Amino acid sequence: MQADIERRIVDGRIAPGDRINEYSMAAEMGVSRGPIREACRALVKSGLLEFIVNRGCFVREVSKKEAKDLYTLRASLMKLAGELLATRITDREIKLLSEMVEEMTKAALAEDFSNFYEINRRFHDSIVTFVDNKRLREICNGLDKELHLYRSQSIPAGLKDSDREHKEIIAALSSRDPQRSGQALAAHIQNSMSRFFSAIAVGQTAAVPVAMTGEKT
Amino acid sequence: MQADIERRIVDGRIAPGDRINEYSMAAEMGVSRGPIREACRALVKSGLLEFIVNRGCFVREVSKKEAKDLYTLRASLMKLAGELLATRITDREIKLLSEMVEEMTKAALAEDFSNFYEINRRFHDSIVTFVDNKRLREICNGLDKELHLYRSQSIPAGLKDSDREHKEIIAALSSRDPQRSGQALAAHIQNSMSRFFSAIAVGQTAAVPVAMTGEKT
DNA sequence: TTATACAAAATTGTTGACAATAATGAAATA
DNA sequence: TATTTCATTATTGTCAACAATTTTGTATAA
Repeated sequence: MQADIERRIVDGRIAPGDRINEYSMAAEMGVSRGPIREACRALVKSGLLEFIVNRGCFVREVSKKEAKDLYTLRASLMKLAGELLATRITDREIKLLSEMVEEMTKAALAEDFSNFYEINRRFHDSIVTFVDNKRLREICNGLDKELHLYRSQSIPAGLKDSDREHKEIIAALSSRDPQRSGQALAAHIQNSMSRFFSAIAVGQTAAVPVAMTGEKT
Repeated sequence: MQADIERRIVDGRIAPGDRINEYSMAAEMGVSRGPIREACRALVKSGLLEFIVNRGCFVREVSKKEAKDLYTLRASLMKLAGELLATRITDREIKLLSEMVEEMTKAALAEDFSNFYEINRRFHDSIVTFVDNKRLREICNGLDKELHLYRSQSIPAGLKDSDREHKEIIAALSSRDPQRSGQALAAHIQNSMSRFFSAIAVGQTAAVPVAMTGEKT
C-alpha cells in the first residue's frame, strides 16, 4: 500500500507538485480512504510528500538548494559507511560488489541506462546494508528516493567517470583502508552531484525549447 | 496529535515495549481512532514506534547495539554540522550558543539536571538549525528522540566533562575552523556515548538493587 | 473587462459501525 | 497437575457516511 504509492511517486507517475487525491487513489487501489491516509502520513515523514492541513498531500517539490543539501548529507553518510565497512567487509561481499560493477560496465557499454541505474541503486544499497547499521541504511535509501524527486528527468551523464569511481570504491574497500574507503565514497557522491548539476545546466542552455515544454526548473 | 503521542513516548509515560491501544488513546485524547492511527504511522517512520500487522504499534525497544549505531550516526552528522557551520556561523549565533553554555554551567553547579538537559537539547538543536540544512536537522533531532528511548532512565553523569566539551565547541566554531569544529562536535557525541554506557555499566554492577526495581537492561 | 460575492461542487477531517484477527480464559482431557 | 481445545473477549483493519473546509464556477456590479 505505502510501497505502492511510493513507487508511483518515485517512477514519476505522480509528479512533484501533484496532489494525492485520497478518493481517486483509494478507488484505483480498491480500498477506502483510511488506509490511503495512513500510508500518506508515513510518506510525509519520509520526505516524499508534503502535507497541508485541509488541502491534502502533495508530492514534494525539491528545490535546487534542497537537492544540494541532500547530496551533502548523503555524501557524508556514505563516507561514514565506507569508513565503517572497510574494517568489516568480507571477501564474499567484495565479490558481490565487484560483480555489480562489472554488470554496470556492460550496461554502460550497451547504453542500457535504466539497467545501469537499477544496478547502481542496488550497488549503493548493498554497501549500506553490509555496514549493518539499520538506521544508516534507511536514511541513505530515504535520501536517495528524495533526490529522485529532483533527478527524475535525469539525463544519463558521466557513466564512464561513474564507472571509474565504482572501481576505486572496490579497490579502497578491498584494501580495508577506512580513510580511503570513506574518501572514495564521499567523492563518488559529490561527483555524482557535480555531474548531475552540470548535465542540468547544459540542458538549461542548449535545450531550452525542450526544457520549456512543461518542466519546472 | 502526533506531537502529543510523541511527548508521551519521549517523556516515558508510555514505556518501550508498551502497545499503543488505539481505542484508549483515542478516548484519552477525545478523538476517534482514525487520527490516532494516522499519527502512529508517522511515528513508525520516525523510528519511535514499531508496527506489527494485526497486533498494533509498540514503543520501540532500542537495543544496546542499535543505540551504539544511532550514536555513531549522530556523531557523524554532528561532525558534518560542525564542518558546515564553521564557515557560515554569525557572531550573533556564537553569542546565542555561548549563552546556552553559560546557562548549562549554572544548571550543572545547581545540580538542576532536568534544566541542564533541556538547555543541552536546545544547544544541539540550535547548532543543526544554524547549518541551514532542513533534512540534517530533522534527522539529527529524530536520532536524538530515538536515543532517548534507550537513555530514558539516564543517570546524570559527566556534566563537568560535557561542559568542557561545549566550551571547546564554541571555541572551535568561533575560530571558524571546519576541521576543528567537526572534530569537536564528533568527539562530544562520542564522549556522550562513552559516558552514558559507563554510567549504565556502573549501575549494572554497583547499584543492582536499584537497577532491578523495574527497569530493563 | 475586471473584480467581487455567493452558491455549488469537490475534497479533506472525523466518526461510528462492522469484519477480521489475535489474545484471553474456562472447560475438558490426559 | 499440566495440556489442549474452544468459546469469549479484546483489538486491529476497513469501510461508508457525514461534517468542515476549500476550490470552482457563475452571476452581479464597478
